[in-house]
Amino acid sequence: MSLAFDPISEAGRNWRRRAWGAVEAMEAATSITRAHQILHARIDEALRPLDLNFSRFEVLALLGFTREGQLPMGKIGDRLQVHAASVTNTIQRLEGSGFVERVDHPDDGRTVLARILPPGRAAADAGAAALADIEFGVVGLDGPGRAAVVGALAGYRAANGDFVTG
Amino acid sequence: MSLAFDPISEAGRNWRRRAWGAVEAMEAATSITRAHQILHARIDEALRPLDLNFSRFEVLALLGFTREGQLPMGKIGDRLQVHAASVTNTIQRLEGSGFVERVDHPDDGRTVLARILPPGRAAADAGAAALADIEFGVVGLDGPGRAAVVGALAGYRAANGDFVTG
DNA sequence: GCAATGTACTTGGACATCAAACTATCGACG
DNA sequence: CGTCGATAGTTTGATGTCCAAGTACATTGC
Repeated sequence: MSLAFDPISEAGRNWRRRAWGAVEAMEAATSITRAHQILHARIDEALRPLDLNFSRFEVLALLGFTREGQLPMGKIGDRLQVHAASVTNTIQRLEGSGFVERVDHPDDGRTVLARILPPGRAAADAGAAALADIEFGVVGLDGPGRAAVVGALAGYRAANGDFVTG
Repeated sequence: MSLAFDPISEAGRNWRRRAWGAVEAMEAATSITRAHQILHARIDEALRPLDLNFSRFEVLALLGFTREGQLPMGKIGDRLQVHAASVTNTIQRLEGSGFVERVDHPDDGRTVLARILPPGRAAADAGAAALADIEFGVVGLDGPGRAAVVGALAGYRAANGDFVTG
């Protein structure tokens, strides 16, 4: 169901009326949140037939990009910024689908490596194609808009520890 | 943990290398996703001491903005773009905290109204103050960046049914 | 060489979301 | 009226995420 007005502009008016402060920040935060809701729904819908969701696809893509096709669980969490417990869960799911296997690290008994298997590579390719088909759910965001979002959010992410500029 | 490089730029290079297509779209989608992760964590952290999270705060704010301080469950879902089952869950939680009460609609036996109570209004005010304090988690996104994000995402949201322009 | 500290991962619990099935009520139509 | 389709919420089950605690192994330092 669509609304006949922009709920964020409406919220901005209400915040000003209540003198609640940080209105521009609220609008930016709410915009990101709602855009993410839309995006997440579209992306998961496109990946569902492949027995993937975005988290699992990201893991497969990440593993596929590495030289050895494998990474320690912890590194996966660092790269994707997800909790270690979530990595455990995600890898279990991927293992159940036959997309990855878990391998003990040869030199460090604490570490577990997740290694992508051929069906996992195929699933990653199929997922990438499915996502390219729907333009990653950002249909409706034009080229300059995409660049503006990427640029502005790169500064935001860097300022919030997503990565270190250098 | 921070990375010494921008994982999205890195992903873009890998996507090009693999000829996976829709690279700009991927970067925009991933930027939004990761920005949302950061945002969500900061906002919930700020609200936690108040026995609120962002969803529950949004409901209280929405109810507080209405003339009567009450709305049918379904309207809440429409306005906040959340599933009816989530509204049920959220209202139960708010009811348990003493922030809202559930009232049968006087004229429509199917409809349940959620009505904000005085402690709910106080919690909404406190939540707004807490969020203003942390600038809604968008510290690190400057004024022009905020405007760029809001503007670009307004077009995206409108194109994807979040609201109808007119 | 061994205790203390740190690192890597898993487990269990709390919470949120979504889809689908279910209940109850409303409204329209013959 | 009485039935039938639409609407409003709730419930249940599957997922996914995080946090906190626990286990196992490594490393440090005396």
